[in-house]
Formats: sequence, C-alpha cells, structure tokens
Amino acid sequence: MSSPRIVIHVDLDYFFAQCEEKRNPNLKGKPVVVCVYSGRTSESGAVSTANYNARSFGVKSGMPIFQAKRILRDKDAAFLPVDKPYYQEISSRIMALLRGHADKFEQVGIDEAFLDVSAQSHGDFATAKKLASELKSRVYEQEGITSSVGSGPNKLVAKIASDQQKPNGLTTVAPDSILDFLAPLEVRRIVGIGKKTEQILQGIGVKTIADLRAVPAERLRELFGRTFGAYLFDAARGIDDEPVVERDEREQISRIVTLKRNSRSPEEIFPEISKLIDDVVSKAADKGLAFKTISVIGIMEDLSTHSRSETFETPLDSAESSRRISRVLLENLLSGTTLEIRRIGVKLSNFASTGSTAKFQSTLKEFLG
DNA sequence: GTATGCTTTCGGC
DNA sequence: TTACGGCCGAAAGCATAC
Repeated sequence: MSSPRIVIHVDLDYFFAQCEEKRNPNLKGKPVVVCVYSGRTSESGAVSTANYNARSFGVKSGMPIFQAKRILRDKDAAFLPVDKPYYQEISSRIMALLRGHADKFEQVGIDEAFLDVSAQSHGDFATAKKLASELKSRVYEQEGITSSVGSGPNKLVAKIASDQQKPNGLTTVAPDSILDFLAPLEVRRIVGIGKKTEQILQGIGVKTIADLRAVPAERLRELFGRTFGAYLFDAARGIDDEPVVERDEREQISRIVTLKRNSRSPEEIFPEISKLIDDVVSKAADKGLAFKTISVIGIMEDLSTHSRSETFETPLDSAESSRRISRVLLENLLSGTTLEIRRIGVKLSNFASTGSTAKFQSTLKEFLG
C-alpha cells in the first residue's frame, strides 16, 4: 500500500511587475505596468503584466499601452519596458531554491513550478502543509518575491488550489476535502477544458465541477471520446495521475517582431524572417538541439493570426535550409489571405538532440520502451 | 469509432 | 484619423491509420 502523493504548485505573483517593484521599492503602492513597446510609434505596444494596484483599475495583460495610460492618467502610475534578463535571473535563483526542496521538480514557464513532496512528507498532509508555507517564506526571505501556493494530491488539484487565492495565497486541500473544494468551481478551472469544451458542457447544463461529476462516464465518452471523456470523469473527482517530471528543454523556440509598416510583399517581409530564423536557429544550436518543425506566423492588420508550418522526418539544424523553407511558408501563408501582415514571427519545435546526447537519449528511450 | 500525430489558433502572462 | 507584444504551452481542428 503506497501512501498518497502530495504535490505543491508555486505561482510567482504578477511576476514581471513584482520584479520591477523589487528593483525599485518606491514603486510599491503605485500602479505598475510592464510594457512591450513595438517600436512602430513611440507609444505603440501592449501590456505584458500589471501589478494588482493597476489591475484594480481594470488594466490587464494584452491591453494596448495607450488604453492603460488613459485608465491610469492622474494615478501616478509607472510604465516600464520589459527586462526579461533581469526577471530570468530572479526566476533562476527561485527555481533553484524550490528544486532543492522537492523530491521531483517541474518548472513551467518562467514563474511556475510543481514540486512532488510525497516522500519527504511521508504522505502526511499536515507536514506538506507546513512545507508549502515554509517554501513561501523562504522565497520571500531570499528574494522578496511573494507567491501563491497550492497543495493537493496531484498536479490537477495543486494547480487549481494555487489559483484559488492570490496574490500571496496559500491553499492546501486536505485529502478528505478534495471533492468539496472542487465542487463549486467552474469547469474552466480544469486544465484541458478550453472555450470549446466549456461550450459543449454548458450545452448539457454543466457549469461547475459538481455538475460535471453528475454526468455519467458513458455520456462523457459519447461527447468527448474515450480518452478525453475518461480524463474529464476523473478530473471532476480530483483524480489525476500526471507525474511531476523535470522538463529539460523548452518545447519550442520562437521570435516575433512588429513590421515598420504593414505589408504583403515577400521582398519586404522576408529579410525580417531571415533575421528571426538566424536568431532562433542559433538559440537552438546553443542548446544542442535540432528541430523537425518550422513555422511562420503572421499577425494580420486586423490582429487575426495566420500560420503555416512544415514537419520533416529528419531533424534540421541549418539556418540556410531553414531560411529557404520559411520563404515558402511565408508565400503559403500570404496565399491564404488578402490581409496585410502587421507582425511576423518564426517558430522551431519538435526538437531532437544533436550529438552524443541524442544517441544516449534514443538508446535510453528504446531501453525504456 | 478511436488513437495518433501534425497543423492552426487561442489564451495567459 | 480608432489605437494593440512577444513568447510560451494549451486547445482545437484535421488527416490518416487501424
């Protein structure tokens, strides 16, 4: 009989904006808006992250900068450009700290992580609860960064728990309260349920996780197929077997820029793509990665997204062939619409390691079946 | 029909 | 004059194979 799993999810609060508050404590108490400026005009760009003060006035991620400025005029707000390298340094130190307290560790993005602490907690919930609280304190003492932390029997519940109370929240779901905790929450809180799935569920009168729990397994199978149907059936009951696993590499490397002016001329656009390709290919090379998929992404004048991609049997690593392929992808993309392109991007994905690591990993994979 | 893998779009920060 | 990033992983859509 194995003791139950205990998983902790840590989410660093309004991370980019909080890093700016750390750098300049005078900002605390003011609205802080971290922006990505596109360079097209002096104020053109969008909000990346805002602190809770700014959010209280309605400022949100993705909002145009001018709109945030209008909302916050006369509010003594700070508008700052993103400084990713600075945030990355802070993140790396925090992740190293967290990793040191986990039996198994999984970082997700720059500001989130899962910790499997089953063994060190001896499966004891009260011990895990204390640990979760200590982790929050340690991160705050070492880096001055607050976080929202959740713990539960698996990744599904831990993630929903950390989201329950923020910023600076701590939500621990005891084994005997899992079902009651989940019951009143909207189904959208479950990882894997997006807009479309939410709509389908709404169509059969399901809004909350309690509602979902009342749907027979067979009905979920009819609506969503065997695999996804079974996943939803389990999720409604707080059951999830996804392991906490170290993610060694990013799954994709991409870059996107805003064009100086909208265009659909390949001669005008391709030089930009070419620069982006050189950049992502060298990033991949630095990590010893070859890639099987290349994508070209266009954000059109109406802000709709169009993309084209191609996957190859044999992994690529050359910038020259990537440029050649991306040129064709750009032409394909343009032929699918009459709109002009505003922003252009490229993406590498479907990675395979190069060199000795590749051999080792493929052998390991075969060995493990 | 369902699983799988690839392509395209969505959405969070 | 009607304004709007860059990056990531998740979700949805689709083709193919069994």
